[in-house]
Amino acid sequence: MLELQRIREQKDDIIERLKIRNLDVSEQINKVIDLDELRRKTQRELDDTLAESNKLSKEIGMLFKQGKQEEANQIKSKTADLKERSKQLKEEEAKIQEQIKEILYQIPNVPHPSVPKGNTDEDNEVVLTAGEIPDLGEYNLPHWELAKKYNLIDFELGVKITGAGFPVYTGKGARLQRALINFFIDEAEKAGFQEVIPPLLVNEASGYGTGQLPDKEGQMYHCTVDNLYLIPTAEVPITNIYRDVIVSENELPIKKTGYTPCFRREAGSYGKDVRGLNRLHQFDKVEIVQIAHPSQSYELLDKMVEHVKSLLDKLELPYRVLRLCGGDLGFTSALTFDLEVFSVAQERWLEVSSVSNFETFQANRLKLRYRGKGNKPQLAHTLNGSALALPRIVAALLENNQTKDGIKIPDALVEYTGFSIIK
RNA sequence: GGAUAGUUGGCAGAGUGGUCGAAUGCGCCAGUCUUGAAAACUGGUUUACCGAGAGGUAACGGGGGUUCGAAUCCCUCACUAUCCGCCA
Repeated sequence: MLELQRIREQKDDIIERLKIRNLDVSEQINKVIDLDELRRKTQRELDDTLAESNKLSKEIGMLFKQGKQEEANQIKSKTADLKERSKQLKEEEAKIQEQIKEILYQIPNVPHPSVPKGNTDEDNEVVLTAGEIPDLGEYNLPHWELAKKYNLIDFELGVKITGAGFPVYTGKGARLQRALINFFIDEAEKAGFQEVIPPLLVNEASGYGTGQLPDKEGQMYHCTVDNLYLIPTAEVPITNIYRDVIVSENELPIKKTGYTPCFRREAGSYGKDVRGLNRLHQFDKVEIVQIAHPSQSYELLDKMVEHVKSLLDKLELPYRVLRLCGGDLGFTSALTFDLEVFSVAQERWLEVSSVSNFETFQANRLKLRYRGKGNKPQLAHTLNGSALALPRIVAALLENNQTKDGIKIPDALVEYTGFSIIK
């Protein structure tokens, strides 16, 4: 959610920059500014009314104490009007406040100046391409066939137990999952992120805090009996640790990492996008989260991208880094880098990580602030990134490393898997 | 699931109708003392909104009500703790 004060001060700039998202918000912005003015006017009137009423109440109290019943009763009659008036004003103000919030919920974050123009993922800017794309020759099976051939993942069994998009990992397939999780967590810790194991279900307030609610309600699994949501990413519980918190400036940046399964309903997906491991309802992911001082958040964003790149380097996977264009940028993000690995057998790029700076957009809803010495609390910046999401990494590892002898495990991973080849 | 007790400032914890944004302690910040530190002492220390400022308003889990006046009384919802039941 954008800050009202910023809208008031930088109205034109905001409207201009949101055009990068192919959005014209001038109408909404103007409406908000008008409503805000009305709200302030209403509040002033309300405050004055209440001040008057408070004053009279005090007088009545004094008079009663002095036994001057009659005088007290006289003043009492005066308060009725004030009471009625303040009730009205209160209702009015609440109504206006509600309208303002409704509009603010609909306005996405202001893109960073470096965000390129564009409508779809085809307009994303390729920042960097790295690694070698292997020539597999005749050994060129997609991962879902490899998974079957080597008994690593059983998709049908998952369908039986739960439904499509809930695979069962078996034997070395399961071991590979665990190896990757440990590898990613260890690497994150080396990079200074503290590990946390958060709850996998969150309440409504947390959903609102990071912006999954109200707009993405349909994407989360909802346990209606207890009104809890299965997390779509560890970002939700980990960032919400800092909901309604004022941290001291010298604690920044705060760096957390966590492994969790992620649950997504993925309503509306179909076709080749959901084949095999490409899109699941439940998948594993290691997430990195930072709470940062505004002055250093972009520097830290770059470092997070570097961290994810280092993981892909160590896994010896060919990848590229994209700077998302305005049309592809997430609602809450100011700047996002996607990292994609190349799947040789599928001949396509697979998104494995998304690293974003939300600036104050999340912090505003979360009421996450920092305080410098002697200063008023200021909104912090939040950042997060996948480091990494497992399924597509597994897909690429299986496909790109297949040989006539089996699937080779990259060196960096062998100490975690305990085997160097899957036969 | 049943019963009971709770929810107050960064934390602990007092306050049961007016002078309470709220005692006290701890913590934190500044100062005095000290070669330095600790201790001791002194002072300061919630947040949001409105206002150029003086100042004003709101908030004692959320919402509603009674009252001239509510942290305090009533209703309602949420959450937490403890005990019982069930159970990894």
